[in-house]
Amino acid sequence: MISTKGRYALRLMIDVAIYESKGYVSLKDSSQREDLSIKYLEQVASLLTRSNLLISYRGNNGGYKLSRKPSEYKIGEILRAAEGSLAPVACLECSKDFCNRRDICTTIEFWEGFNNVINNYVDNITLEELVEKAKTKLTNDYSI
Amino acid sequence: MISTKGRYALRLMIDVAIYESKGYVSLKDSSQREDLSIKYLEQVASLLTRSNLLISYRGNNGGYKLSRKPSEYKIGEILRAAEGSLAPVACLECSKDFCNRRDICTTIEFWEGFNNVINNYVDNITLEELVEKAKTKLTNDYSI
DNA sequence: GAGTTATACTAGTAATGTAATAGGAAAAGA
DNA sequence: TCTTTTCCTATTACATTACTAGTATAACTC
Repeated sequence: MISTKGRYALRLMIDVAIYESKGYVSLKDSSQREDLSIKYLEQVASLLTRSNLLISYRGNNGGYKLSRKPSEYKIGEILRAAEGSLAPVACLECSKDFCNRRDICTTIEFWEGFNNVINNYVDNITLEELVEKAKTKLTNDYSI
Repeated sequence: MISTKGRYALRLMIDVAIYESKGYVSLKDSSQREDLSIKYLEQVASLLTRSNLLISYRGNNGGYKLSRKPSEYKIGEILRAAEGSLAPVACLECSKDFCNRRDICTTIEFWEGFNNVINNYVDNITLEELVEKAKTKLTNDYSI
């Protein structure tokens, strides 16, 4: 299950993509628009900055902007940066083969297939697609 | 992420499917074969029994057997019985539309698509398929 | 009917993770 | 210098996870 970190990260990335044309997007503005705690969003933004998905700028008129074009982000990258791993079961996480039943495990292929389906979905949708959909919603709701 | 409950439930169902021809499969036997705590497995088995995926029988020579043929179980049924829900985000769980941002949410379609992909995968594999694969492994490893 | 074997049910618990809140340091512009 | 912002670390309340433990109940065996 995806936690608030992954969900907020995605919403933040979309928000930054929409508003960065006017300069760096501050968390003060972004958190108000998205109705999220600014202090918690700071921690999420920090994860995205460390993974080089966002570029930060301190001080007055500072904030965040995207490091690439929206079309160059897979949603999977964003979620993995925020969540750490999207593996559906612990035994598939990068932290090596710690399960000594792997050779005789009757379900490992099933979980590997599950993992593939998940990563395939999130890596075949780009941030651009979600941004376009979000812009449409903004237009419909607020006549911007 | 799928917890031990879902993973153990799946392993238990496969184990029961393989050994039920000799009569009810006890958790004592099953937990030894699968190297799981019997007391914990009791709780998992209880979830499966309450969802009518297993039939239990008490007393001497008691245990569990399947309520249907292996080909008639979707893996999704088993996992949902053990886990409660496979929804990737809280806002998609059956517990109604408690999110008041749903109308303006920029990501809900993405999560709905995610949910569909997940359920589609687990509901298009049957227990029979995993049992057949498991039997092959048993043959290879132990020459039964 | 006593003993054994099994499930059924409830409670408790240590460890971990989640979703924040809080406070201050550091950078940058006004 | 003051304000605005990110950056970093600590703390906390709460829920969940993965068990363990104990007892009740059912069913069979002797």
